[in-house]
Amino acid sequence: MGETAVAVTGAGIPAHERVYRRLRDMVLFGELAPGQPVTIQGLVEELDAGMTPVREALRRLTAEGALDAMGNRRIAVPVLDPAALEELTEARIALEPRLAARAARDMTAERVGGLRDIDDALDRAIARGDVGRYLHENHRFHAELNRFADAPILTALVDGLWLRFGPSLRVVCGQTGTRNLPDRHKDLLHALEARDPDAAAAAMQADVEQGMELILQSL
Amino acid sequence: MGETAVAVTGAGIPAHERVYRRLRDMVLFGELAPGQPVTIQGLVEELDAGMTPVREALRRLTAEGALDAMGNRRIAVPVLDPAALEELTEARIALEPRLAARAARDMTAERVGGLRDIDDALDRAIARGDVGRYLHENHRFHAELNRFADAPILTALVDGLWLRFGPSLRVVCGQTGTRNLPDRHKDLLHALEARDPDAAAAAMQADVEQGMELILQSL
DNA sequence: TCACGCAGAATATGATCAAATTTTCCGGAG
DNA sequence: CTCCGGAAAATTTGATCATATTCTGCGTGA
Repeated sequence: MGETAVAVTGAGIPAHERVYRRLRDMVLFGELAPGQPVTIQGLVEELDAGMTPVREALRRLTAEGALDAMGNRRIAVPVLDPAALEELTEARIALEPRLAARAARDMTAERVGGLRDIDDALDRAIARGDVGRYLHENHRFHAELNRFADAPILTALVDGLWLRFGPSLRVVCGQTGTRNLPDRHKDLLHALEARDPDAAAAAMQADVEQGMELILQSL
Repeated sequence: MGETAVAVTGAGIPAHERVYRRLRDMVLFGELAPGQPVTIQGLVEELDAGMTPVREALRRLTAEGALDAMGNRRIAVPVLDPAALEELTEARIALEPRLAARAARDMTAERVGGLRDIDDALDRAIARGDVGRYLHENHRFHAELNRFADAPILTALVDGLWLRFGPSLRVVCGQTGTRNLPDRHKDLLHALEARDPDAAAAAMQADVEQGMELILQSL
């Protein structure tokens, strides 16, 4: 068919991967509101991609629980009810303290330093009331910590959980601002520095409980 | 384009869903060996489906961890190393006992009866040395139990874990037969009947530990 | 109120392009 | 003369797109 428009194949990364990462961030950091419908053609226009890559990215996100596939082939951002939130809390408490304990086991001074830097940036974001930045740094803190746990399967499970409450967390922060967001990362950093798995697990559980309680209060 | 063959659109279920379920079962019950490459075009011929539905099903399975996407756009059945198996064990122990406890909370006589029926069928499969049937009934027992827990998110997580060790479990059973497969479901049924969450959780943990130990021994 | 059709969106197909693996073939070293 | 790399053709496989087909939802009119 001669001169097919043929956008120059971007870089090495496939289009469906690029769309997936973009959409993932949109969910994770609350650029999409809970309940908001997500259409293929809408994404095709907005992200300027083909239909097939968008389709595949959506399929992947729904498989991870980041998006909700209604029976009648519509897709929407999940709305959390109290029961779902309770489940998410139980799952996080079951998994994330174990990751923190693993990370504590072979923690290094350099790693603690990196985490402390992220936590400082997080504090500054809170002080400035920069909600978006807070969400990013908070996620980066946990993602980095999980990376140190060297447990890809457990980490994948937890990443999926974060995708599920990302949109709702954004709503909470949008309502209350960053005022009431004391971070419990200080105890955690202390436990990590001491390479104390049990203390790290306990601190992580406290952080999770507090964060989820915050979401629960906003129903 | 005139006379395209036009396969009669099956029933209400979409093609990609049908392909997904089929592939999921193939992974779950070990019809695919660990390490075996999975190609799109191969599935297209074998399952007699279009390319797009197969693609989407594969994307979904890889997102769930049931299949492994190598860097160079190839897909294969994951091979478990000891580290991965240890992670899977930790994840199962973190999650499945909690599901058992939830199921125990509002257990009914009818539900226990259903589970006992499945367990009987499981015993008969062991006695006959019917590996395939054993795997199916064992999965059905746990799936049914998880259904009673009424916790869709936790159940989805656990289903993903089962997909990860399905192929390897099949290998183990294929090697050793059903001889050394005593099922720990008796204690579990007893605890469920008594509606004792803690006892159910403990029994489930024992079942998980034994099952994973079996896989570990085969490396 | 309910049936019917119409618009719009999702699903599925086959063609086409790009990338990676496999095969083949050749030259040099032993 | 045989055998072992290594490069390049050839084949297989994956990615993307344009398009046809089907389904869902909604508005319209009886």
